[in-house]
Amino acid sequence: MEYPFEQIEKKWQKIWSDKKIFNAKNNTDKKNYYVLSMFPYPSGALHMGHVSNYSIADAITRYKMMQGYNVMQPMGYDSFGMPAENFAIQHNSHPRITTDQNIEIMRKQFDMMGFGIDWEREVSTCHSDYYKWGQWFFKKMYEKGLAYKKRSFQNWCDNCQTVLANEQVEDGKCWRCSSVVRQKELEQWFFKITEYAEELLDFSGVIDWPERVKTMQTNWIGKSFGTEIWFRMEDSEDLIKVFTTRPDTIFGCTFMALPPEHPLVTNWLKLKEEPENSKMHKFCDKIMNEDTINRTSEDTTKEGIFTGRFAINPVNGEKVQIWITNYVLMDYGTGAVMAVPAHDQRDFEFAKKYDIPMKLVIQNPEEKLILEEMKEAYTEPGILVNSDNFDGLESTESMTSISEWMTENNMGKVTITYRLRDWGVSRQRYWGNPIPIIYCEDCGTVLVPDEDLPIKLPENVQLGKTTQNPLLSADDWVNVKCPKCGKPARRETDTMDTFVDSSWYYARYADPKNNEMPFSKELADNWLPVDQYIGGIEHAVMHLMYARFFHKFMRDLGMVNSNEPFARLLTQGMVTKDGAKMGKSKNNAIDPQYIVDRYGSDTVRVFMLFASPPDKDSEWSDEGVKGAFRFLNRVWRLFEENLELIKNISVTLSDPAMPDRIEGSDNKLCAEIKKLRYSTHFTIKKVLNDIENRMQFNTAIAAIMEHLNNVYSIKNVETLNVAEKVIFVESCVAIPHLMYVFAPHLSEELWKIIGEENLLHEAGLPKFNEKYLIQDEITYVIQIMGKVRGKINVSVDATDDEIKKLALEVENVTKSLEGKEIKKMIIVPKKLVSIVAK
RNA sequence: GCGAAAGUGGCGGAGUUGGUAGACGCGCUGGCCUUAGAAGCCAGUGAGAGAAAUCUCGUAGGGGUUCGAGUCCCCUCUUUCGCACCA
Repeated sequence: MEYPFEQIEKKWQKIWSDKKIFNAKNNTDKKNYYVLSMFPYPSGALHMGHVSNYSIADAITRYKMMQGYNVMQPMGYDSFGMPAENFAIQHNSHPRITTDQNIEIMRKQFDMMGFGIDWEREVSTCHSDYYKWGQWFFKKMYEKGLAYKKRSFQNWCDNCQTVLANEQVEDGKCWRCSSVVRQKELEQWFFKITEYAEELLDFSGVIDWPERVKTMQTNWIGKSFGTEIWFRMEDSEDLIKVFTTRPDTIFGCTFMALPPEHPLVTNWLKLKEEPENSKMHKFCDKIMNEDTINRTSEDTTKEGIFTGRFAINPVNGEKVQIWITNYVLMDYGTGAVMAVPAHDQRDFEFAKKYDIPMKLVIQNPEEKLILEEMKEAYTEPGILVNSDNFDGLESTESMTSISEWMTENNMGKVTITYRLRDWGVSRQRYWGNPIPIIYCEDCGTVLVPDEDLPIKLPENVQLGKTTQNPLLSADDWVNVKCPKCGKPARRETDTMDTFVDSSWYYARYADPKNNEMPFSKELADNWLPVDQYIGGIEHAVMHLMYARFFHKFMRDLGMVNSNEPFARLLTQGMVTKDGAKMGKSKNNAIDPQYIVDRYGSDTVRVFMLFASPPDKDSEWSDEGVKGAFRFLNRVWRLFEENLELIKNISVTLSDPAMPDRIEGSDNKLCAEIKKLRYSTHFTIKKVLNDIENRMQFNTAIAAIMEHLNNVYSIKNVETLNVAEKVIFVESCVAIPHLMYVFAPHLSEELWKIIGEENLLHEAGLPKFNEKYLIQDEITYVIQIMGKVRGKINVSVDATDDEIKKLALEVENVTKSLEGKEIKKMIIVPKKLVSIVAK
């Protein structure tokens, strides 16, 4: 017989919902705890990745409720974005309709899982009561000088007249029409995240973030100390600024490398002597259309073209050739590189290929370098040569003095550079948040006034007619009066990156229905920072960094007090099947709905949490799900078989006089019951520790399984004396009490049928008694030269000498030591005896 | 290519500070129960040798530190994630 999971789960879901136990209160005596899962993109149905994510979050939610916190676990939908737009086009519908339908389905599935979500705080980013505040934030960014427009290069398909994401470019061709993709320079809106680069490197405001996420973000920001050096053009006053981390090699610079995107290059290409079909034009076009990952790859052949122009090295007045190359990026540093072929491998390869002069300026102190014989660049530290007054200095030490000297003589300055680039937020798409800007011929760029917010997306657009941004053809919407002068003007048609929506949603949950502001400061500070944030590792850098940036921005606006949005972070692993990520593209997805219908939500939760630690990938297994179901059935049967006994005794368990009576009767307890009592208290201790300190649900569940096996090993329950029966019942009751966080429906039901009045989250965490964890004997392992040769049981208070004596008496030990001399004996307390013998 | 992780039986995984490798679960094998099946229950299960006691080998591969290494150090390989317009 299977336990009636369907009936039980529906019943308790209704009770929880009716009693509103998951509706977080804004004002209580209890301490607040905010559990947040990354909100889902409403793709139509929950997948296993969601189930895994929310099972973890729900376990934490219920654990914290048992601990007595006022817990908030909200939910919402990240509902703007390209997939919804494409889906609507394919199905000849509108993204608003399909998105709302999808949300409806997902909401039902959340309920079927029984997650403890506070539905009164639900948000959806595509609803105007939410995106209004995204527009409001854009205006604030603009007012603070943090939103600005600049030209930047984007993947462009001429045929579709649209920008393409990197993932929409397949082998350099458009995914839709297969025409060749080129790089086009477009005016785009940016947020100045670089302004916060330094602060984003500081993680002192977070409590418990995985080291690897911090490292990835730190590397992404990529701070480096170096020197900016100013080269003058030979025949004009134009300056070329270069950034280098190796000012010690400046005297060895023999050429300069520019990317084709460099403004100087752009200017030169516009000159009359460079017709459209010139070599330089062709070269630049070719390089710009390669994708940047390939361009910077070390394997890529270095290519370049000599511009025929020269710059002057400020330190020695030497002429250096100016080249356009494929291996320098406009986005990093100053977008120009001083090339020192003798001491940089990329420059070395390039100089060899194009026969550019080299100059040795750092000599290897170990083995003298001869320029003509070098097979690769010498990049190690050494002694400066050919460097005027700096000759003879150690190269690493010379960096400071060279930089200082250059600063004094107006040749450059010491500077810090970040790899981090400003955040491009412009998207040429319909299904996103409109940027609140109006362009007027007379007044220029004008912000939309607050009273005109939200700018609602026009409904009557033609999706899929053209591949361009559909907003361009929404004439009624685009043509507006200038808010300043009233003359005809045009709206900005770009919408915002959806990462903007997801950068502050966690704060909106604190005050989701506010019509006056994004949220009130009081309520935000009441809940923020999020105590526990849970989501996929794929967001380690972008989403998590944008949200940190936004939070700091909101703090600087005086909207929140905290410095960080997420105090603790758990990055959960993927759900895989046959070693590959589960998903539509691999055609290996398992539908959670089907599994819940067959086995119930508790089974799915227990399986997902048991399959692996939350931060590791977990492999789906149909048989494993059955195993989880079997386990829950075993728990159910234990209570079914012993119901009368448990009911009768569990009532007296809460009688304060009971523990004393039991304790007094220790000598009447048989050995296996004493063991069972140890198991109960040990399991409680282990489960609490695994959840609280290690977030390791798989071992917590394993411990409960082991304990259940121990309970089942008591065969003669009827013949036990009263004291023994009490201990037996205690061992049973501990099971639903501990399992509430993993299998809440089943646990709640068992708790009820044994006669408990309150709900489990009100019962508090189970308690263990250290007294029952004391063991009178300890097993010591005996090792000889690191190999196990025997075991001894020793009383806890045995002295080292007694242990040594006993160890040497073990038969197998004596045998192994024959003909050997004992050099040393090491005793590790409560663990082992190690004998060194030769 | 750059950045970040991971690699333990047939499988998922355990092993918290260097101290009995393989907890727990799945699968498999044998048995009980049953008209039969399902379910359930009991026992066994890293490889090799041995009647057994026990011994040898074993944590991706190679080297090192240590009385003792899955755990620490160096090198190599493989897989996964991210790389700025997927979210």
